[in-house]
Amino acid sequence: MEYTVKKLALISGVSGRTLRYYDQIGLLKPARINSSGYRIYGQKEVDLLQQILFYRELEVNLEDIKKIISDPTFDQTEALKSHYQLLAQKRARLDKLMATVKGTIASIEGGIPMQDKEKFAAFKDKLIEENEKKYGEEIRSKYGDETVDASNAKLRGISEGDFKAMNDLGEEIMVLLKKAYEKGDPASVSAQEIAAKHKQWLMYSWGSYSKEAHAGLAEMYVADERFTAFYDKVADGATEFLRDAILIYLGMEK
Amino acid sequence: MEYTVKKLALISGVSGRTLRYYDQIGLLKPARINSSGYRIYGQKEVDLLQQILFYRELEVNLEDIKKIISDPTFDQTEALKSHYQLLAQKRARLDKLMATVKGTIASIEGGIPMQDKEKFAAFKDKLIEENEKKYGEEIRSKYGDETVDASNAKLRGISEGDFKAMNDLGEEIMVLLKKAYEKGDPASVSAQEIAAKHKQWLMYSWGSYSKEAHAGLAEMYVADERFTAFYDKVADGATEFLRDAILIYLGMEK
DNA sequence: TTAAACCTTTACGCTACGTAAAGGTCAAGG
DNA sequence: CCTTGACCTTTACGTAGCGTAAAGGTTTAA
Repeated sequence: MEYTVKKLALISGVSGRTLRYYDQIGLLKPARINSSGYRIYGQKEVDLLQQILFYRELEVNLEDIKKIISDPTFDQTEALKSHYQLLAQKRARLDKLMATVKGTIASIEGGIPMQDKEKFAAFKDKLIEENEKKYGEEIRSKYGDETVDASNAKLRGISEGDFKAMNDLGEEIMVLLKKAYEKGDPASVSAQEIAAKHKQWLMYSWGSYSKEAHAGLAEMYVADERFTAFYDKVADGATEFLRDAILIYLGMEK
Repeated sequence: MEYTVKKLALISGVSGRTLRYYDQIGLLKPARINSSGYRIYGQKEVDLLQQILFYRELEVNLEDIKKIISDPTFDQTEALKSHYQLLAQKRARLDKLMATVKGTIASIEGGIPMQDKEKFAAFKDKLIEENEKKYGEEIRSKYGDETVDASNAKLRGISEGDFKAMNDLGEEIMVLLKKAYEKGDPASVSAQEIAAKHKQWLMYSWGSYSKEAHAGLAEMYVADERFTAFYDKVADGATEFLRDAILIYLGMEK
């Protein structure tokens, strides 16, 4: 059986445009072109298309599908496994999104307008959740459960005004850090101001404060690439600069 | 506090391009433009951006976010609820994809090359699963469990050769249906040929065949929009045409 | 004063097609 | 034989949400 574009489209369920596109990008070439320039597909192409659609269903992008079906030495298992990981991540993310949406709906239906308490609470939950997700495990193992739980508990109990103030302070620190970093001296007045503000900022979420803990956190900032990535958004090396400023501020320079 | 593009980008984590884009589409306009044409944002804009990013996290598209935040009378709850449905669907789909991927990996690691048995089995499972999902519930309630289970069992036990033959036959029916439909007469030879082939096709998956069941199925094709959508791919009205042809074939025209 | 680091607008690129537009081909009916 | 209509072709613009130059003006600190 031979198929023109329309016929193949009919039995496969994809559009004619899709078939021409797949031809164009070299994903599925017709068996031959007839004298009038028509694309003619054979049984082999029908089978190939089925394979392609199988992977497409799995949300593999066309470029990868091309590799998978064209290169038989390509490690399909590995590709599928990493693809599975991707799907799992997507699902985990969806789960969280759904929870947040549900919470938001509930808060609205509770008669409390977005803007206010519940939205704020949703944000807090999200914040805690993200903190927990990003840093929880490692911090727990390195610094003990109490620290983390205490931080979360404090965060949960925080007032809306404080929350906003804390956020603003966090923003301010980022901006100031940029300016101070450009001067290059962690002992400078501006850098020491940042360290002070950073302590203030920490106080919002920390149950108890100690110089040692502050210094330890500063060291962790540098050691943990996720913190580094965050503060280095300001500039490369800003994380180390912040650590140095804090250590000097605490009188704990090495 | 006032922010230029770069500063707002820094504290919010989005790119400068994103902010300019949001300005461009009217999602987030700066508080003012200074004498040099620079965008200047204030605290209000920072708050708005936070809201925007909140919804963006939920995978709401920017157009909808615009509606949500710009029109306070807009029914946010409804929007969020339908959005929740969307997310739920996505997740259900992901679950199935993951199962299929896992199965495919297992089949490959079992040493059986794709192309062959296991891929074929995966396809069959998928087919059964899809049938079950699409029509299972309704068919079960309307026509009883045995019919469905028998169909699935038969499908599971089908041989590879038969499976291919069945698929080919299904394709052929679609193509023939198109041609016959264009002639417009369900009593025509070509239409009756289709009815015969349709019976043949059914026999592949049905445990037992009866005219009544065949006629009932034909009626269901028309009654159920999912079947209608499938056969109407050929042409509008093709489903009814198919039913009429089958009824005539069975000698059961009303 | 000069370089670096910002800022601006314009515009093309990305995915996987949908959707015309402009024109050639083919089978069926009159 | 001719027409009609359904098919076929290529070209090309549009979609969402930006990334990424390019080309040029502004501000800031040394």
